Amino acid sequence: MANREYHQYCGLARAAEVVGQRWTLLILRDLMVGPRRFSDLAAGLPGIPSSLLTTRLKELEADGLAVREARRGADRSVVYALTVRGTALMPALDALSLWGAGELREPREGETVTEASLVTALRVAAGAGAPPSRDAVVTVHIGDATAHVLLRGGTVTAAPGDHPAPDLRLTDGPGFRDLLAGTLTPARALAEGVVALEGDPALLDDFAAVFTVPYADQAPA
Amino acid sequence: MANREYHQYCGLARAAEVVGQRWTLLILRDLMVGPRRFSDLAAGLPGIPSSLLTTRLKELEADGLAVREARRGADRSVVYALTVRGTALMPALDALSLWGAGELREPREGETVTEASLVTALRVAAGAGAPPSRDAVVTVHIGDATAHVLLRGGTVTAAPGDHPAPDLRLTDGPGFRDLLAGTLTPARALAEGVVALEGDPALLDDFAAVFTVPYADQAPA
DNA sequence: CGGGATCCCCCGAGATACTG
DNA sequence: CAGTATCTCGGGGGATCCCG
Repeated sequence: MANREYHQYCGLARAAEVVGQRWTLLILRDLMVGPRRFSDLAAGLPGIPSSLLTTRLKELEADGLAVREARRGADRSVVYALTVRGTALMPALDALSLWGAGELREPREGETVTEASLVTALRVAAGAGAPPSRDAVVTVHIGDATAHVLLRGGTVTAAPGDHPAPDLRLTDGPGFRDLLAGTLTPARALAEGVVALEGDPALLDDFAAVFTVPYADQAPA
Repeated sequence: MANREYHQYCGLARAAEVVGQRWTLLILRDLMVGPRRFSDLAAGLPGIPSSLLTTRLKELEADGLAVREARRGADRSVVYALTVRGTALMPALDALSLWGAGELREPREGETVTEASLVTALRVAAGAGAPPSRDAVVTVHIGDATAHVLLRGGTVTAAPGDHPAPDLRLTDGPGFRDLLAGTLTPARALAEGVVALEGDPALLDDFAAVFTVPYADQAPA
């Protein structure tokens, strides 16, 4: 990997030179949620050496995908934000996320869910499911991560963090993934304690209809 | 890179563990065109160590994305082919290709165009442009690479290699990329010798309308 | 000749410590 | 908070060799 280049005049090769670098795809995922500070990124990427995060951010800046902004005023902090060009990668990241979501079975030993990954998962799952039939605010808590989704006027918006007045509050348990895959009906999920729920139980059916990511069945060829 | 894992329960992280490995994205690109032999892949990936190609193919097989098939009969050869799961990555690869195509300016020193990259570029460019308004067969020659596209019934099919009876035969020159970006009109491209053409010149307008990939203008933020 | 395996060298990545 | 510095280790580049 003397240089990261492939010496091919090819769009995919150009993209590979960016997203093929270790950690870069996850850094982009986190920045897609919104501008982030260095320490925010480091916290959302457990295991990344700080020196490598520095290197990657400089590369993204050099490639025109992100900008470093030193904020003046009340909070004197440094934030990294995506450029238009960086944001243009979102459809590709979503397509990769959707494919990868099909690979998810039981979590591996020691795996965590971060806030950015939860927001991304909800956004992608909403794109794959049916449009919402009614308005609602739903918060989702998985592990330490919290996000909320706004179902409004047939569109879905996923955002990080909590919401002050959700119509439904979901907390995960083992098998939450089965709910999104449709393997587990909302009624059974409730009965078996797969999800802890606060709010209108009928909303859980709507949630399951809007957010869906089936398992990939690995039939060969 | 002790292990390629990210220890995150996240679809994008799963995808990154596959496409984040060096050369894997380009190997997948080549296999998307169709089953390929080891030597075909090596020829289409200039610079890849054969040992690494072996490793990557084994990983793709272990991950269920590709299968190794020892052909019996007339041609006793080994071919690698994508599984259903591997083929399911095509939308993601196309989205990445489309983004990366916007990055392409003048070729860098020593860059080549391979057959698989040309077929991919044409397929992706067709998806971004207008549907064809009439039937035709067009062959495109860029460097050593040759591909042809079938415009039939409003759909476009890109395939590797030549075609015995094309309605139009295009050979590249510097600035061919400008034609796809719309920077250069077909008429001017012809007049300035950007493309060498055999066949009906009117077809060049249709070609330019169907296959289009604009440059990314790098306006910040 | 196709389809790899083996070897050495070096750089990128992980880990930890430290600083403006 | 936002990085830099240093060390170590393993993966990738490159060449060569092997086997049916």
